[in-house]
Order: sequence, then structure tokens, then C-alpha cells
Amino acid sequence: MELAYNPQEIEQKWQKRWDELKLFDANEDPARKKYYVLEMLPYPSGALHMGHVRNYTLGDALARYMWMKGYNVLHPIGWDAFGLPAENAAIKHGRHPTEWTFSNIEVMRTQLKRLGVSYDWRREMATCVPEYYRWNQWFFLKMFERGLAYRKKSRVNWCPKCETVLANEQVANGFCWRHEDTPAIERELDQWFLKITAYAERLLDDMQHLVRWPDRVLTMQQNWIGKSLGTFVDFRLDALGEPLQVFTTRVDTIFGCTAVFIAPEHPIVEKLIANSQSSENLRAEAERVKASAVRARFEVNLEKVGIDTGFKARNPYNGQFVPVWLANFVLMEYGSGVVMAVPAHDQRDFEFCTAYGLPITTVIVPLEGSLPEMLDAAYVDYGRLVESGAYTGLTSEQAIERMTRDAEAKGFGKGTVQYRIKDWGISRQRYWGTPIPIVYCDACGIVPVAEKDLPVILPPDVKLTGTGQSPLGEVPEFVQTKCPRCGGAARRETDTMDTFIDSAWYFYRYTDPKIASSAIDGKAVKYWFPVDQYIGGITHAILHLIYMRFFSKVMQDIGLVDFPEPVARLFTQGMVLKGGTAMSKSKGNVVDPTEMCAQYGADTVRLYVMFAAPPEKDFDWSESAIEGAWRFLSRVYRLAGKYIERLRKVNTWSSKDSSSSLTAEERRLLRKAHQTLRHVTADMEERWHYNTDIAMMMELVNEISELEGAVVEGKIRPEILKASLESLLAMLSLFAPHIADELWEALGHDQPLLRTPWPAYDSELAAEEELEIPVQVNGKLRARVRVPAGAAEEVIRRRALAEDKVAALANGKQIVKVIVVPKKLVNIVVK
RNA sequence: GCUGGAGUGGCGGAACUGGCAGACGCACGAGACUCAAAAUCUCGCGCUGCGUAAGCAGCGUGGGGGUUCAACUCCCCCCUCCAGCACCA
Repeated sequence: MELAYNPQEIEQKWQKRWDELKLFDANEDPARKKYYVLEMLPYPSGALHMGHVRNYTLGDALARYMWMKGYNVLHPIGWDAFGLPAENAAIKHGRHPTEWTFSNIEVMRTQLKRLGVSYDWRREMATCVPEYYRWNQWFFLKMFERGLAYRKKSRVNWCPKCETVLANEQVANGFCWRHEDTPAIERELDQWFLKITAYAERLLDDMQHLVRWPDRVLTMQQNWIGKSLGTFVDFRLDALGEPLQVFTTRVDTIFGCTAVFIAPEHPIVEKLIANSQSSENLRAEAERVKASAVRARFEVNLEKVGIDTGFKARNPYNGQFVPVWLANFVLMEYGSGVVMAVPAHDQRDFEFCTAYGLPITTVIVPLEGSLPEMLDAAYVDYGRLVESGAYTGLTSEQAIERMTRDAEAKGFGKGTVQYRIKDWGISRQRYWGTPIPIVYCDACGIVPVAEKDLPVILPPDVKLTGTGQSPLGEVPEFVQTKCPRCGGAARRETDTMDTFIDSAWYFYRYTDPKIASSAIDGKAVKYWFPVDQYIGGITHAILHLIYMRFFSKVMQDIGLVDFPEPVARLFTQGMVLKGGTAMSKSKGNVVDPTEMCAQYGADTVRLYVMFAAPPEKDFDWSESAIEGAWRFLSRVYRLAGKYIERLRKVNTWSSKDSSSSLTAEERRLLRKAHQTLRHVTADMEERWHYNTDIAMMMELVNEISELEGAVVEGKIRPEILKASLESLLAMLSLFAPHIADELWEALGHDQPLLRTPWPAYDSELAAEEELEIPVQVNGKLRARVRVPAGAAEEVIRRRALAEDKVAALANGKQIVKVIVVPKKLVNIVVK
């Protein structure tokens, strides 16, 4: 086998062979331990990119390792096939989204297969087929039944030039992404929402089960949910005869309240205008504040503006009347839409009150030290109360508790929990998504489609114009229907669902992708769940990974599953960059995986991607570094090729064959092999620093290479060389599976490595016999001594002190202390 | 602004529990093979100073301080970069 390494030939051969052997088919088998490896499903954009390669190679290494460890491994793949790009392609090139999507899937499937990832392709699914999305609709109906899906008027971003709704991500600094001169405006539209806020507390609580999730992700989710404890306080508003409800987390500062601020969109504003003595003027001013509030949603640090309504509200704690203002920075959608202004202890209030000349009263002082007479910024920390009536002298913590209790007792307020997370708006005025299964009947109102009538099929013939109207509205045969309740003429909902719905539960469906009688098969889910390892980009830390958790909790509540969290362990990989930034077509810096495979082969591409950096870090693609991976594999191929004829004929040595008669060279080779095995095995279980695993394999190859002379001279028996080489191939097969199987077969094996047990390391063989111990004098390295691995502390000490250099440095000085750390180092302290 | 993460040779990175900083690879330099090139192989490669040399000494993990016999690692302060959220009261 003196041929040059030809990855194209080898890879094609093995992909075919694996396929024939059904090597990656996962079948439920209660007798075997299962392992579910899941990677985030790709959007079929038309081309695989390096981020995908990284994601899938990571999962593949783990899947292959678990197979070899004897697990029954489920490793599926599918397509997140609904989404806006398909629709844009339709508008631009006149191709139907279905055709565009499936031809992209075709291309990307070929690309994926070229990489040789260990998927069970029988389970492949696309979310855009009725067999899948009907269950989106079913989940929607279940939520509707439980009041978890509801309809509400809501503000959306709208570009007047595009005539269309913009997603939040499509608005940059308040302007449309396509028309940088056109500010997005807000429109009120009826939208469907899922009540994720009802699950806020459980989403937080159940994080305790997510011990194997990165802290980073949990923290981001925590911030996103944004729980805060606070107090509602009713300020009497005599002019309207109804109170203004204020929300605050700092009721301890309320004696310093010098005004009340209302969000300009607050419904009470209309009543204030109606009751005002200068209605006209107030209306105009209120409009101005509102306009600025809209801008403030996009502009950072927009100047604070407001208007005094002329009304006064009464602070129930001290009976004082304070002016009621509208202010552009108060958010309607958080708390009660009304806040109290405490300029001395809130920076925003401070800025506003300074600008408008409102009084500033200090009511909190630090526990130690004091505050200046004239504040130049708000003092926002907790402290001790002053000038606060009966509460003076309490700490902030004590005051918050007692003042809230008092408000409840006297009936002018109550403690409350607020969340920042908002309900999930799922309506999209688009075509390429799941139709929302709702019918509007003049007689019956909002009526859900009956379960038996699912799926509501997305009609194939639709004109896509991009006008911003829901395309389904233009299809009379779709819109016109009968009311499921009264049978009368009715209209269908024409919006479709957010595609995050599709990905919120797809991984359940993999366990039985073809089941037609229900969304998931309970038995299959019971066997395969939870997902043991989920792998994907950090970009999904919040949205997808919260929606997915939310769906699981709803599924738990409707009795589909019996656990709160579907994913036991999460890994978030870093990005693959080029020239310091993400690869993108517009930047023209895309490295095409398929081209790379054609140039170097899939094994090289995969090995390089794993070797370049630890998987959680971003890394920059390097044309020259991939050559290193290629060189390494070529070297392995050449090296193995040199010996294969001889090794094929001998049996593999095993440590059971007695290790006493090993030569020094044999021990050296086996030591390196077993040290590498030890490292890789430990790493696969926990850390996943695949870059160091590959580095260790390179060291092993270097060692085999260096020992070539010893092999020739017969100081290393072929059986032992074979054993070392086979360990190497087993490890290599995690990252470069094709070349590993090729050489494995050449060594005389008829089953691929995936069906071979993972080699156990022998700690005795891995142990060093002799150690080189560094000797420091006053912490500086001065000498090294070689000692047997088990040398007693005293022996090491004596040897260290006997070193010429040590003696020279200690000469004429006093040895204060000798620290001997067995197996590590000696440090001699002299004075 | 808040929250989280990171900062180590020319570059990617290693050092897992406080114990030899720079494993492994890339780039680079020298040599071998070759008519030549590619490929391959061998050697060198943190910085500075001294020395013809083997070598010797000092400095060195973003900066400053501290704890320790010993700090990339622990503590305090500061700087820079990246990410997420962003007037959430």
C-alpha cells in the first residue's frame, strides 16, 4: 500500500459502505442504554456553511464515541424549512417557495452526506410539510383551549416604503433595513400571542435542572425573563375619581417622590385630556411626547422630554400632592405604565427633574458617610431612610418590606412580581409558514378549527407580491370557509405562525417522524428522552432555547411528556470567522465546505475545524492552517502504509499478554499510546477540547515515526506496533472517520470502527517510569533531576540538594526551607 | 449603563486541582534529497543583554498592587476587546 492518500476515493467508498451496513440506524431497544445527540437543525438557505460543518462535526465525534462505548445512539437531522428567504426568492425570481426550499434541501443534503456525518437519514424531516405543521396547528389549538393563545391589538414596526411589517431584527436604529432613509413607524394590528409569561416563573425555577447548561446561557435567559419584585402604590387622582397605580421596586424612596410620570400611550391620558382646562394644548403636547417616545424605542439616550398635565396626585404615604407629568421614557408595557419620580435616588428621574426644575428631595443616605447638599447625580444604592416619617431610620431592605406590608394593610397598594419577558407574538403577515387554525364568524366570533379538520393546508397557488398584506388574504378559496360552530359563512385567519414554533418541538418528532395519529409517540419519547446532548450556536441562547423550554412545559401540562426539561446538556459552539468577521455572501468571504472537501477531503476539513480552536471559541479560518491537517492525515496514511503488509499477518498485542517482557522501546510506544487514550477518553466525557485531543494524536504519530528505527531493528514487535496503531485509528475515527476505517480495514478488520469497542486505556502502561523533576532556588528554575516515578520525598530532596548549581547558589547562605512536591518539583528557599 | 465572557510568542492555541509558561500546529529560517521545483525528511525558532562558541544572566501570560516557598491560575483596583440586553422604574 504505497499509494498516495486519496481522500476522494476513500471517502466515497466508506460513505457507501456505511450506508449499506445501515451503520447509523437507531432502533429502539429497551435492553440497551440510549444516547440522544442533537444538533440544531439547519435552515435550507441553499448552501452549507462552515458554522454547520463545525456544529455537525462536534456532534458526530460525540455520536461516534458513544456508539463505540456501546450506547444505542440517536443522531438525527432535519430542515427548518419555513421562513422568509423562501418567500423573498419567490418574489425576486418567481420560484415557488416549495420548489425553492426542496431544491435547496437537495443541495444541502448532498453537501452534508459528503461530510460523512453519522445521521440516521431515515428520520430526516422538513418542517414545511403538512404532516409536520399540522401538529403546530394542533399545539396552537391546545393552547387556545387553555387560554394560552389569545388575540390582542399590538404595535408592530412598519416600513411605509416596503408597505410591510418589519421584524424587530429588521429595524436598525429606528430605520428600515432596506430603506435607510425611512423611519419605521408603528401600526396597531390584531396579533396572536402565546402566553409565555404564564410560564415565566417555571422557566426560571426549572433552571435548577439545567446544571449541564452553560452559565452564560442561563444568565442570558434569566435577564431576558427579568423577574423583579416591587410594589404597586395607588396615588389618588381626585380629578378623575380613580387612582393612578404606580409600580416601583424602591418604595423605600417614596418620601422623596416629587412627581408622577405616565407613559404617553397610557389609556388614562385620554381622560386627563378630556378633563383638562386646556384640553387642546394638552392634546398637542401629549402627541409630541408620544412621538418622541416612539423614537426613544430605537434611539439610545434620547433626550428626556415631558409635559405637566396640570393634575395633582396624592402620595398615600405622606399625603403630599405631586404634579402628574407625561414623560417619553416611561414604558407602557412594563409595570403599570406609571412611575413615581424620585430624582434624588433614580438617575433618569434626576435628569428629568433637573431639566424641568422639579424639586429634588434626599430621603436615603449611605449607611456610612454622607451625601453632598447638592447632588450631581442620583444616589441609587440602598442605604438608611431619612425624612421619611415613621420609617425614618430603617434600612432600605427593612423599609421596602414594612412599607409594602403597610400599603396592603391600609389598602392603597400591594407587593407584586413583574417580568420583563413579554408574551410571544406569533402572527406573521406572510405566506411561507404554518396557517393559524382560526376562523372568524360574524355570528360566533373567533372559532378554532376542529381538530379533526387539521391540517389547515397552506394553499399552493398564491401571488407573492411583498405588499405587506397577508398573501393568504388574496386566496378566496382559502379565506372563505364555513364556521365550525354554526356552519355559516366565515373567514379564515390569513396570518401564519412565527417559524420559531416549528423549531420549538421538532426534536420530539425525530423519535418517530412518520407518526400520523399524534404529534409524538409517547413510547418512543420515553425511550429516547431527554436529549442527552444538544449542540448549536450561541445565537440561539435566548429565543429558540426559551421557546423550546416553554413548549416542553406546555406539553407536560397537557400530559404528552412527564418531565419539565427536554435537554439535559447543552453545548454552544463558537463561530467560524474569516478575516475577523462572520462569513457572508455580501462580504464575499465565504469558504465553501464542498469546495474544501473537493480540495482536501472531508476528513481534513473536519479535522482542521476541530483542531483550530476549542469548540466554544470563535476561530478565524486559515487557508494555510488547513494544510497542516492535510499533512497530518497524509502522514498517518504513509506511516500506516509502510507497515500494513507486515501487521496484517500478526495478532494485536494486548496487555493481558503479560507486560513484563516489554523492551524499553515497546514500553515507550505503549506509554504514549495509553497516555493519549487516557487523555482523549477523559476529554470525550467532560471537556470536549478536541483541539488538545488531536494535538495528542499528533504527538503519538510523531512518536511512532521516531521509533521507526527500533521497529526495523526488531526492538518493537509488530504485535505491539499494531496495538498502538489501532488505538490511534480508534481515536482518529471520531474526527476523520473515513481514513480511519480505510486503514482499519487494511489492518485486517472486517467491521468498521463504529462497531468496535472503544479501547480502554491501561493506567499502568500509561504511567511514567522516570520523572524529570525541576529544581528551583527561590522560585527560579536552576536544575532538573531524574528520579524513578515512585521516588520517596527524601530521595528527591537529597538529589536536588546534591546538584552542583544548587550547591553553588546555596553556598554561604542559609537554607531556610525545602519544599518537595512529589512528582512535580522541588523549591529550595535560601537566605 | 447593566450582565456575561475574553486578553499568553509573528499567528491559532496548550498548561485540567497554585507547582518547569509556550505542548501541538501554522508561518518563518537553515540544511538534506533534486538538474530544478513541489512533496518529503532533519534541525532551529518568546524577548533582551553578555559570549567566537557550548553557554550564562535578566525579563516575560493586558497594566498596577497583594496573598504564597511558588501565581497565566487566587484576591483588590484599572485598561482593552467581544457578545447579549438596553430608559424595565
